[in-house]
Amino acid sequence: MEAAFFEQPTVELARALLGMLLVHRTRDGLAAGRIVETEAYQGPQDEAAHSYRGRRTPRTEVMFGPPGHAYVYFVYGMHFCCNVVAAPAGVPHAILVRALEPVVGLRLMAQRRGRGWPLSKRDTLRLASGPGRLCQALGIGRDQNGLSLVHSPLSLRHSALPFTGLPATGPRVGIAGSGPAQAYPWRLWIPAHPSVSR
DNA sequence: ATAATGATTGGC
DNA sequence: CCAATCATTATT
Repeated sequence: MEAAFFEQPTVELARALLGMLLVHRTRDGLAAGRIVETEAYQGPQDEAAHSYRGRRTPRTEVMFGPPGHAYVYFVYGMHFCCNVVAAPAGVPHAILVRALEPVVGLRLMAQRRGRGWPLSKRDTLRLASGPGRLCQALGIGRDQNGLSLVHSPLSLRHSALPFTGLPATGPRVGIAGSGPAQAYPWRLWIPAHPSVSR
């Protein structure tokens, strides 16, 4: 994974992430999943983005840094969400990773999610089907905020099974308000994949 | 200092 | 459909 990879335009990067592996290595072991769903958030002009109108706070700070780092935040008092910082330093874009197809460390993921083992094929595919679930399954939390996705225990890798087709696109999930941002088709996913959320 | 609210999930 | 649960943010 080269740093230059993250320099492409945000929605193109969101597309390029589909099929790639998100890997997290901890003391408990290795866990990884293939990215099957992403959402682009494009800074100042995007009212759905945390960085809308250039809002720069302790939480959003990493989005203003160089691309290729993790932006992890806590929501609803109980879940974490993991983003890939995009765009050049100073431009606060990020891509929310919304769902993974579990690939490595399935048992560890099930344990972290509080599920039994073994699981049915169907339940296994759902272990990381949502932004909060994926963070829990991979053990991603506050400590991973700001980590480099090139060189750190949390990394992105090209997959042996890249996604080469045309992604499905649609409006982003769970964003409030009623402005034009509601309709932007910046949610991308692998069509009909069983690990996609919702 | 206080109040409102969430880029969600799981249970009824 | 709705409650859980608390950090973050804006406001006083």
